[in-house]
Amino acid sequence: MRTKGLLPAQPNQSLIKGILCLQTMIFEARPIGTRELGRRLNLEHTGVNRLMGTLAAIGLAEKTADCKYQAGPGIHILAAQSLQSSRLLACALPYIRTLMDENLLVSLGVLWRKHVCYLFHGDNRNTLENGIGASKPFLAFKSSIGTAILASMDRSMAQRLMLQGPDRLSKDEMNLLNRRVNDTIRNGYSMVTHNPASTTIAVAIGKPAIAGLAFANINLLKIKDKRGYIKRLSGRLSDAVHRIETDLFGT
Amino acid sequence: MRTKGLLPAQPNQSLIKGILCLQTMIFEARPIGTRELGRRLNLEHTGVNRLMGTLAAIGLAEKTADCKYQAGPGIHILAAQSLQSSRLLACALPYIRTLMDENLLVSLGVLWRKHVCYLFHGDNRNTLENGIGASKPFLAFKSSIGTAILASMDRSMAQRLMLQGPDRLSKDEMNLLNRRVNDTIRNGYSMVTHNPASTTIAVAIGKPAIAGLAFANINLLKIKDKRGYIKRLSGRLSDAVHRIETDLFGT
DNA sequence: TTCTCATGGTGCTATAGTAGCATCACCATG
DNA sequence: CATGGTGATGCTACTATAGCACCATGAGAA
Repeated sequence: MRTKGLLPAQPNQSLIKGILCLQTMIFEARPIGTRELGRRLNLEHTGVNRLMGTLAAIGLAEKTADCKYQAGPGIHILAAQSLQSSRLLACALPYIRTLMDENLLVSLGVLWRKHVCYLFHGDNRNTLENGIGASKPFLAFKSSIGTAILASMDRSMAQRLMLQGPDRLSKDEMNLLNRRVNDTIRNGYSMVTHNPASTTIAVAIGKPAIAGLAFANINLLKIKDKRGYIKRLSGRLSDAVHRIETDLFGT
Repeated sequence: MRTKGLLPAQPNQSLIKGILCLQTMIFEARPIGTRELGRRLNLEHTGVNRLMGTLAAIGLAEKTADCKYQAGPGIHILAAQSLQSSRLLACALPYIRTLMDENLLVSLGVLWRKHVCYLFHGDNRNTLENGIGASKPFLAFKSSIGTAILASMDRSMAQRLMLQGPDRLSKDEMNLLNRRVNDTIRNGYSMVTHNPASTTIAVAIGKPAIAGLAFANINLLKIKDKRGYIKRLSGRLSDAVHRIETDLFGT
């Protein structure tokens, strides 16, 4: 299986920039103007205007009354096609259903640039379908899923990813992430404690990782044997991850 | 809300072609070579080779051992982002769950070129999550969802769509579709009888339609009051569609 | 075994498409 | 009213791209 990175002869810059504009617009989840998008991505605004206009012409974007761009009707087609091609959500959902018997939030997410985007985020207080597409992107370096995925990447590549661009991580942030990545590699799962009552653990799916599966909102304050509890939960995650991998990759 | 079609000054042809290549590769659901893709889309193969190489470089495609291209790891990101942006599946699933009490197959699909691509296809013999991404594309002119969506389109645009390219509809096929479209406009739902034991009805979602919701595999042989039954089912579909539209568009 | 044909991929270079500057119309704010 | 920001376009220099020619490889047929 081939990882991304190697450029062909004559890579097509318009396509690279166009897809970046599309994904950034989707990520923002609000109408966004071409100059803002251009500043955001460090692209010249005229070019962005043409790319967004082109995306609008093919239906993936649409213009709002105030001439900003948001996702257009073609996004539903893209969702249908990519969802079926990916198969990740379809494979993972049955295991997510069983994991929800822990009475914890379960999350399935992927890493896009410096954020985790969620395919699923829900618990058994709601029906399974309410968890689909239910969570907004979250900073990867603060996320257990993000940390798990980054920990599975080549170290220098992960470093480069988090340190490039205007939204690069600060020194402190990078040090925090590095510690968590080291722990993740040692433990086989990542752990982020947002506050004493809210801890998240995650396991990466795939090698190289394509996604992460997490238990979220774990309240350790109520748990006597914290280590044993975390060990059990991470074991369940790893088990589910192995099954998902088998379903996806047939290994 | 803006529909697609109007080209900006300087539309970007590389982006248009690149996304077409991406979507066609995904649609094929198998590794595909650049020359085949070029013939398929009537594009020069060198350009396709560069576009596919570029898509591979950004992770949306990957090369197989025999140098063909299939979806790459970036597809999961695209799925997560487009699923959340689209919101269609998330909005529709609760209503799909209730519709499944008819003990019929329920389908949610979108129109891509001349095919319907499915977000959902399942019944209550399986869990809801087994229906996600569960069905392959199907020829739109033979599909009730396709017919419903086409019936909601401007007539000349639908005509042009189905009559262009090497896979254009035959005269007979076009006549059949036109009859069904006329019936759909009159009835408010589309109906396709695949065989006496298998009828599908569908209602378009949105105006202009972004998708269609269907009951499939209806066995009319067992039904005394066929007209009443279809009227009731289509009423349930329309009801669900209105609710989905309200959730999606706030109308 | 050899030959033929189809494949994916690249170099080269002409050129068409694109990038970016300048400009415009419009809107919001002070 | 002036100012500044916006999205969009025209123009044109220029460069990224398109397409031809070629290569290496593999599969199938004779």
